[in-house]
Amino acid sequence: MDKSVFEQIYDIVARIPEGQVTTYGAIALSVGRPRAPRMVGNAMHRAPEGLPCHRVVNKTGALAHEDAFGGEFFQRYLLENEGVPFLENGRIDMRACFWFPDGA
DNA sequence: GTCATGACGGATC
DNA sequence: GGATCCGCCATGA
Repeated sequence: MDKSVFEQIYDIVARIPEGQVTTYGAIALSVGRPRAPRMVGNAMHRAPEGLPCHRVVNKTGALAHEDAFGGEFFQRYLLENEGVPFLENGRIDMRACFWFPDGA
């Protein structure tokens, strides 16, 4: 609609249930731009406070850069606290907690 | 309207 | 699984 892709991205990210995570590509797909996962990342960087951007990860199951949430450890702590299973290698168990944004 | 940029994804090695 | 290269698209200046 008139809302920019960024607005739609914020809306979807805000709907991510606790204990689950989604990928930039999935969000991009939900906003109608399956080829624009970069926009999602960009939107996260510009994201206002209150947005659970820590629940958004890349498809590899790895978290965003260390300095994005006050530390890689901090983001992992938040996710684990919500019930997101982590693997021994420090990555998220995508097959178990992946959530597909059906909002759009 | 054009240029440069970006919290990525996929393919390939 | 990890690292590297290329490509995609919207936003901001």
